Amino acid sequence: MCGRFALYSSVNAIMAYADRLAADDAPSYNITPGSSILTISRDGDSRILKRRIWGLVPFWAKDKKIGTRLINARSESLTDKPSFKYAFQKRRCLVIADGFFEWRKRDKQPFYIVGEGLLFFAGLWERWTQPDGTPLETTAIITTPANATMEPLHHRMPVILDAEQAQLWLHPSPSWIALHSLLESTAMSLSMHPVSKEINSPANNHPGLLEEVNMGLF
DNA sequence: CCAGACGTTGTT
DNA sequence: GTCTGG
DNA sequence: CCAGACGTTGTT
DNA sequence: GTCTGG
Repeated sequence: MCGRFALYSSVNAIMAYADRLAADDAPSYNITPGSSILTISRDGDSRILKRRIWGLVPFWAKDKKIGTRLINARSESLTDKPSFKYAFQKRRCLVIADGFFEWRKRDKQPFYIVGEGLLFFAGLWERWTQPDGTPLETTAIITTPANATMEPLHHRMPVILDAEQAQLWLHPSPSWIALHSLLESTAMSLSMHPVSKEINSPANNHPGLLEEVNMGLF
């Protein structure tokens, strides 16, 4: 699964990947569900970079509370689920991260996981009209079975796309077979190290959260 | 037909 | 145990 | 994802 | 909006 990540690259660096910006660039080392995350989606012929809330609220929802539970979407069932099927067809996006956190199942030890540069998670977005009429844009991150690197920690992980896959993911009329093949697994090369349990509390947020720690006995 | 749910994680 | 908040 | 609350009456 | 359950 993916329930926490980090983004601290400058907006200048991120702009190398997008055509325009509609966001502030406050760094965060502990991004939690419910907060604002940086996404790229297609807008006509161009791509836009914008902040959206993490936790998908489908356009048909009567209450935005449903979003607190829709932070991830299983790749295997995207096309069947009323909460995700419309967004999968028309509102795919990338979620930008410098790395993400995973808690090892057996002992709750947190790890920080990185690639060789920015990470692009496959995501979905929605626009929901709030009671006062203002739009709320929200996001879910797609998960897939863990690859060999991640399996020791957990049996699920986010779908992470390389540049070529990301273009396909954002294409307005993609080959659906090709899209589905992107979601089956994550081939991206990743490395990881244990971090302090200080990451557990959403109140903590500083660069030290990413630093490797010794794990006591091992 | 209408009412009510619409999800993932993990755990048992 | 389950929900909400971060 | 984890942490922290989980309630009413009434008072300031 | 659409599907499932009653």
